[in-house]
Amino acid sequence: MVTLAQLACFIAVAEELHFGRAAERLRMTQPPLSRQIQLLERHLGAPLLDRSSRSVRLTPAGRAFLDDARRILRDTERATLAVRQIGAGTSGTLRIGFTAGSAHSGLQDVLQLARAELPSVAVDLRELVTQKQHEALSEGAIDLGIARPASRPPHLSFRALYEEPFVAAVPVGHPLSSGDEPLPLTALHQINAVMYSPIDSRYFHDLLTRAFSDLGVIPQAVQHLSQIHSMLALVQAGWGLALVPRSATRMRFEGVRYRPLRADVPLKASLELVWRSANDSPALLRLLELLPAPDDDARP
Amino acid sequence: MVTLAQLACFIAVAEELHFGRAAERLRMTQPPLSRQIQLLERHLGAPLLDRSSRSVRLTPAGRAFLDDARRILRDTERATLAVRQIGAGTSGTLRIGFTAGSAHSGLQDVLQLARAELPSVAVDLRELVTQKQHEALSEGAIDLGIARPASRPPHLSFRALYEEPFVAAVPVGHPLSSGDEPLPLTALHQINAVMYSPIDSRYFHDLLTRAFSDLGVIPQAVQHLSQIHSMLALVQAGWGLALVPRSATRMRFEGVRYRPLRADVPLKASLELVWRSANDSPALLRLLELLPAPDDDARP
DNA sequence: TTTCCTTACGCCTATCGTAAGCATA
DNA sequence: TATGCTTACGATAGGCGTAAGGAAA
Repeated sequence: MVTLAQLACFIAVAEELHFGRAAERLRMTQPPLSRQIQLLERHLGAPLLDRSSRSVRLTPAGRAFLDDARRILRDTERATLAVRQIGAGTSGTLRIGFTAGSAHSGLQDVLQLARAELPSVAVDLRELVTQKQHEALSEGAIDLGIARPASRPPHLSFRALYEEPFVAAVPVGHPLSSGDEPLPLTALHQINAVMYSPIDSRYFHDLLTRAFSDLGVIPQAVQHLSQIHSMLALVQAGWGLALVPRSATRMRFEGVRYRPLRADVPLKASLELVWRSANDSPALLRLLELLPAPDDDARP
Repeated sequence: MVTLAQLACFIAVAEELHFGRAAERLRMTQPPLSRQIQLLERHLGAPLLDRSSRSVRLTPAGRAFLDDARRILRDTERATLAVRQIGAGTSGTLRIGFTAGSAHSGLQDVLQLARAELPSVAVDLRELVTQKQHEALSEGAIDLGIARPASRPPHLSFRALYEEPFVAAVPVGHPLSSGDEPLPLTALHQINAVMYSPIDSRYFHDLLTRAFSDLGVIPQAVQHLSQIHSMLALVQAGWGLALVPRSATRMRFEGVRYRPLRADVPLKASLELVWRSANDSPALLRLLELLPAPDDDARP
């Protein structure tokens, strides 16, 4: 079989048109170089070089083969580099699932890091609720999920990503819309509130329901929704107030005021990273290495 | 350095996903195959296969590299074949010079043979008088000439290609246009004749001049031309008769009759192949091998 | 006579095959 | 226990380097 080393030998001789100089370039002596060229010619079944003891010239076949040999070697070089990069996790594709709410917080951190540290990694994003992310991970449809805490099947791995408090979104003019001090949760007793769907936003629903019942607070649920921006639209229309993760305050709604809750309110919205434990994607492993521990609520 | 053999090993394992079957396909035993894969992975700096003792799967890097490896091997295969064909003279390009007159005879034989036996060889044709062909051959501008006999510089090689007698082209109504018996050359004594240019058709000019003077025949030259079809046009117009190579009878001119010359007339128009002795074009050498010895005047 | 490609030959590295090792279902 | 990849090891083939050969200017 023809070898890549033989191609390199031929290219050197074809470019130098001199066995001695070509051998020097290849860090070897002339005789083995001659032999390699002879072997190559025998393998190919045609002479590539016309060599009298005083000159070396390319045959027509050699001219044609030179281009091919150069391309083959370049291609091999390129493929080697590509594999090295993919293996190092600095190249390839990363499919990331995220919940709608994480678009304001955790997802941005992950994307920023990926773009900064793994610029050659292509990122595929798809918005999925937590349960759908778990399914997609199990099927290998995505590599990484940014999801709310939920059940923890053993074949998936988890890591805390982000935690933030809730704030109250209050329509301007509402009795609770005035005042600057943080609100206690008890302020919501008997108050009209837009709540989370127990099905599509089960995590938030359960979280708030538990917190309210622990304190004996009973808000008046006027609607159950799953998308935060829809809830804020209802708040804006004056239906009532809503409790949303603080990062949602990045959405500015005319006529909606955000008020922080008192520090003793035990409500935290968490995001976590989820991946299939058996996933060997170098890009995923590299990203997980790079992602720092969650820095709590250092941001708005 | 990565070797093509290693690429072949990897492709086999990647396709079989089983070292044993892959080794069988490669006509070798498993252990060296395992070792080659290990070496390849070390060279590349990244694992290509994820193998537990019960299953073999491709890593992301392996998936990407598989395509590259396949392409590199295919490319090498293709280049090998191409070089073999060029070396065998069954591919490549052949630049052929020819004299206008040879278009009716020798050139057609050469082209027919090339098309039949060397279908992958591209043929470049250019019409050149004999002297220009010699120059073009010396400069390497053409590979093969189809020319009239002339000087024989030592760096050019020659071979007789075709030989044919002359015929007389006579305008209908001319005294010599009637009768079926071959004409003797003496019939042209004192007769109006269209002759060949001593410059551009030196070969024909010298040939006829010598034949006439040997017999003491003196035709009346009414014009000197170099292109046979121009001479026939003058014959058609009644200026006189002309002696043309028999293959020119393939040109049918209304009002022109061709009469053969007597067999004892020592007039033969020759064509020869000319090439640069140092030309190593396999296509040329192959064509020269294939071209039979001239078969004299077996054709019209 | 010099240049420079080729042939000859000994050494050594690398691959192969056989055999044993070892993990997993 | 059987399957199947890996490690160990001896034999061999092929490549490299040194030295000698041979053709051309």
